[in-house]
Formats: sequence, structure tokens, C-alpha cells
Amino acid sequence: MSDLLERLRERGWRLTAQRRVVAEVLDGDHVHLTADEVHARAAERLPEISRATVYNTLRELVHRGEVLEVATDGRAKRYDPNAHRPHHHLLCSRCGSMRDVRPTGDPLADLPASQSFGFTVSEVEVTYRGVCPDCAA
Amino acid sequence: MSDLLERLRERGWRLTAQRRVVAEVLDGDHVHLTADEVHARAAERLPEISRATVYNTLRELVHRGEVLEVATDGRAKRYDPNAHRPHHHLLCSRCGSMRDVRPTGDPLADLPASQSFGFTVSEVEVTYRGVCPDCAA
DNA sequence: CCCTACCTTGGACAGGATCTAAGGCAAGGC
DNA sequence: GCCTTGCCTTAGATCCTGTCCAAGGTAGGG
Ligand SMILES: [Mn+2]
Ligand SMILES: [Mn+2]
Ligand SMILES: [Zn+2]
Ligand SMILES: [Zn+2]
Repeated sequence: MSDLLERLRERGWRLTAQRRVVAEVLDGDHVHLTADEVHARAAERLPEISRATVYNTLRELVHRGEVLEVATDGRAKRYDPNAHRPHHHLLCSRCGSMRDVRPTGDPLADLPASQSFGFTVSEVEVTYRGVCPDCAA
Repeated sequence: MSDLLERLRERGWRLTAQRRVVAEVLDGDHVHLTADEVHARAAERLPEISRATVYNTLRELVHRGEVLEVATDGRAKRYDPNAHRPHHHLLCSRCGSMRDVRPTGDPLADLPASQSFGFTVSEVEVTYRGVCPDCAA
């Protein structure tokens, strides 16, 4: 993730301790943390970091395409560092845990022109719902 | 929609004027209203109806499977009376308007077992994003 | 080492949605 | 028809997520 910070710094981003810990927290596979979870984990390393800064940093990382923002139902949005390899999600309807999945096939191609209603369609998001092994036990 | 009310009454639902107007407002194709929009339209017919009752009624209709609840990013949830014919959505990323779509193919079948992570997968939701004709103009 | 534009901070604020306690009313039983 | 009772509705408080603000702090180019 440090190459991410380096990349952003070259684009004029100031490298602060707060941004560094947020980036460090957002690392790994199948990571889908809420803003408050990011804040809690960042605060373990940098206790004085504020909620506002976490929100600001997440918003900018999303805006620059480095982090994905995933809305799940009524709950808080989740932040996903795995933004560079497109993927979809498998969501446990009991506990809310998420896994990354890469289904076969191209859903974008499955939308016939007769169903486009004049929209310029650019993106498709697929969410599978089910019960995870832990919740099924 | 009156058969819906009749069905619910038989299951012990009290038939009140408030519930009737909410059900009347939620009728038609491509209908995806927010709770406040439902409230506004219901209030045209029944001015004293409260926001709380609209929320209560919507929650119960969703819980009984008569109305779909669709979460769109950061905005308010939308309520969709077209719950009995499964479908997916095409969402304008500018204005938030939605259309019902029925893509070809079965995305559930596109999730290989190797990608299921032990989940019991029961449902899939596909959201196409784009720009609607009005917003493109 | 300075300067300044950018960044961080706590707290106020806003919108969506839920909860509460008090009074209202649908509908079954007489 | 009218009572009764338990469900329903209501206004307003409250909660949660996320944004905004004004004041002070600091990264990093010169
Ligand atoms: Mn992911
Ligand atoms: Mn729909
Ligand atoms: Zn689970
Ligand atoms: Zn639009």
C-alpha cells in the first residue's frame, strides 16, 4: 500500500500520519470496513485521529479510484481497498460479512438494448446474498 | 392492489385508511418511491397521515414480501411494488431515477462453487448504472 | 528554516429512519 | 348497533451516518 501513498504524493497529496494509517488499515483481501471500523483501527495506531479526517481521507481515496465504496442495505457504507481488480460481492444476510467473488460471464452484455431505456450504461454491480458458514452453524 | 389489502386483512392486518392510501400510492410499473415521496403522495389524499405510519407500513409490506426495498448508494431507500416478478434495476447515477430491467442469462448460475466460500447463496441483485436520457441532454 | 497552502480537529449540523408514550379506532362478540 | 380490546396512528424525541465549519497545525517547496 506504500506505493499507493507514493503515487498519491506525486499527484500533490500531502503525506500525513493520518493518511498513512488509514491506508495501512485498508490493506488485504476481502477487506470491507465501515468508516467507523477504519477509524477504530486507525486510532489504535494514532489515538488522536478524528472521525472527520477518516471520512475525508476515505472520500478522497474513493474519488481517486483507489478504494471502492460499497453500500449494503441500510447499514453503513463499507470501504474496499481492492479497487484495481474489478469484482463483485457475496454478502451474508445475517451478519453482513462480505467476500469478493468473480463470477463467470459478463452481466453488462446481458442487458439487451431493448432494456436500456435510452440510458448510457457504464457499469454493473452484482451482489449475491446468502448465509455464511459461521451463521449457518 | 386491493387484492393485496384483502390478502393482508385475511392474515390479520387491520385495514385502515392510512394503509389503504399507502398501498394505492404504491402501484404501477417502474415505481420506486422514497418513503418521503410515498408520504407526500399519500398526504394528498389523507392530509393527516404521519411519516411514522408511512415508515411502519412500508416496513411491514417489505417484511411480508409485498414490496421491495431498494437501497441506492447514500440516498434514501426506494420502495418498489413490483415484488412478485423478479427483476433488476438500471439506475441513473446523476438523478437517481430507476427503471426495471430483465437481463438475459442467470447470474446465480454464473457463481462457480469455488467462489461460494461455503455460503448458502439464495439471491442475486444486479444494478446497472448509467446516465438517463433526461440527464444526458 | 520559513512560509503558506493544505490538512486536521471537535463540535455543530443535516437527512434518513426508528422509537416512545399517549390517544384513536377496526373489527369481532354481544 | 354498541362495547371492548388490542392493534394502530401520531408528534416529537432520538439515533445513526455522514458532512460542514472555523480555528489551529504542519508538510514540504523554496
Ligand atoms: Mn470487495
Ligand atoms: Mn423495480
Ligand atoms: Zn454471517
Ligand atoms: Zn438522470
